[in-house]
Amino acid sequence: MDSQDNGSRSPRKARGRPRDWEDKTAQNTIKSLDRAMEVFEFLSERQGMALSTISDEMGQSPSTVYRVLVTLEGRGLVEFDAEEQLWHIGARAFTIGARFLRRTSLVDRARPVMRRLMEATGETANLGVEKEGQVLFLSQVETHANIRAFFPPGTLSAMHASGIGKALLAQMDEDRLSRRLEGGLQSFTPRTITDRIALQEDLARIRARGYSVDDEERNLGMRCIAAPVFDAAGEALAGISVSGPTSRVTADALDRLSRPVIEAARTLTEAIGGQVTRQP
Amino acid sequence: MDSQDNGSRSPRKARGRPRDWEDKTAQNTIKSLDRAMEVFEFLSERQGMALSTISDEMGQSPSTVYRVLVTLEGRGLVEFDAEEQLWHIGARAFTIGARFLRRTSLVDRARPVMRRLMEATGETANLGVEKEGQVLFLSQVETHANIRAFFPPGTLSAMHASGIGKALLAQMDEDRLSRRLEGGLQSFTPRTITDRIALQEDLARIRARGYSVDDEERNLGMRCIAAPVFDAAGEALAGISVSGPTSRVTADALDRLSRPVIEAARTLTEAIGGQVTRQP
DNA sequence: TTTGTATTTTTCATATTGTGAATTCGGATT
DNA sequence: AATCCGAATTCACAATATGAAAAATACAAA
Repeated sequence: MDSQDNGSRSPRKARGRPRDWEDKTAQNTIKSLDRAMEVFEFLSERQGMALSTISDEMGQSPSTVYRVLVTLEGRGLVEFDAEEQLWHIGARAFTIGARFLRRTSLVDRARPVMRRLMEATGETANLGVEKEGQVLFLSQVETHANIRAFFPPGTLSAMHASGIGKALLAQMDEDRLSRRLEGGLQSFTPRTITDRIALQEDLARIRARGYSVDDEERNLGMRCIAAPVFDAAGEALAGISVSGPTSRVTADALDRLSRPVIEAARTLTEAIGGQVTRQP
Repeated sequence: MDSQDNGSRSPRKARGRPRDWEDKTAQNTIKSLDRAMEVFEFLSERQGMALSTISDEMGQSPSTVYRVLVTLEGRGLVEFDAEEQLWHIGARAFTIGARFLRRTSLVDRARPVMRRLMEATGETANLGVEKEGQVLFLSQVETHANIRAFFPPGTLSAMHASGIGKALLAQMDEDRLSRRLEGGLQSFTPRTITDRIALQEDLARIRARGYSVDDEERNLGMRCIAAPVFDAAGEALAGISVSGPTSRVTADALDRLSRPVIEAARTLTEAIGGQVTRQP
């Protein structure tokens, strides 16, 4: 009877000291637990390790590492392959970790990242995914500037003439790419890339430098810089971008603007539990 | 010289004391770590809990729970929603847990097969294995349809009430089957098979036609068609399935849908170097 | 077979460090 | 303003995590 009020009293806003101070006195962490989690993380990075390998490379005593592993094994977070005498991440770790997704909506996670991106660059930040061969804009954070690129959420746009679209195309293998492009490349402005070869050269450049540029290819007077966001399987599932008038998004500004975009994409990738596996 | 020999010396069979005694002296676990992991698991079960809720329901002191959470937060295993002052499972827990899948290349190999299966049938494709007497869903490729069966990866489900589960059960010999079923057959819907004899008849039918059908046995309104995937030793180690609403997955559609499922299972079996040896 | 070597478990003495009661703190409620 | 509530912190104490070393085991070599 000390429990059934789970949420019924609806503590929408919590009382108590707010923990926004970030880290100030991060001295109230549990050291042994932290070290144990270090082992856990380390094991996840290179699975199938022997006890001695782990303890050697982590500089910890075998005894300690052993006890950590046995303890985690007891909860299924770690598994021991009795045949090969090697340690692995356990199935329960997968089950527990997967519950993270129940709460994670890409759009929610992206909002703070996009706000920071907008503040860092001063330009409107956008988030988009692929939807039936087109780019669907999901969300945006508008710049404070008076002249601004406006791209209402819900808009659909051709992939080959969009920063986010090209960032996503650049991550596709030859097979999927071909299917996306078999409808031909519609022209929107004089600068739209309509030639398949030219597009593939651009995609190669995008892969090499890590970001794409829409240089008035969809709307005259508007440039856009985008980078891909990856899911857990290492597939590009979204793109994040900044867009603005050519007057501010100049060739000189590319370097200054692209860095925060790439950084934002990386941050968002981490925030949704994604990782970059392939580098095509 | 303490690192680069990772596996090169090929200790196929390890030395040292073999740990097959199972648990005998399970007293060399770390108590505080075990308690901390208990908090971690508990949080994953009901996300979005306040500190006091956790400590109350677990019967632990708030201080301890707090420190555990802060420590795990430091590694991203747990997240704190500053707005609502609630604790959640973190992105890194997901990332680490997802690495469980890397242990075999099964998931990687399965992805293209599943994508093709989804496109051929129009329904969500799933991959699952047996884990401790239950079906663990590893991966899925979602359909584009608006009404879709949603079965998040990481979910555990009873074998006798799952398409993949029954496909795996159908490949077991009498001995293993008995052990799996000695816990009884829990009922989930009016259509769940709860009678041992009826189940064995269904398993015989599954073996005969090569695929299993979950006909609203776990969730009303949802049907599922599955087939087994075999490893090199000819043992069924996974199942591949499509699942969808009863409105689309009708009795008439069974033939049209089962063919691609069987084909996908065969393709995946080949892709992982497996083969079908026994036909029990 | 016997001996040697590598690796994993266990033991044990030690002090590091995790623990909960009590306190402080800051917002929410009145 | 005053009061209440739950989150964050402190502190004194002993529970318990720790690593060195020894034991146990399997494989390799002699």
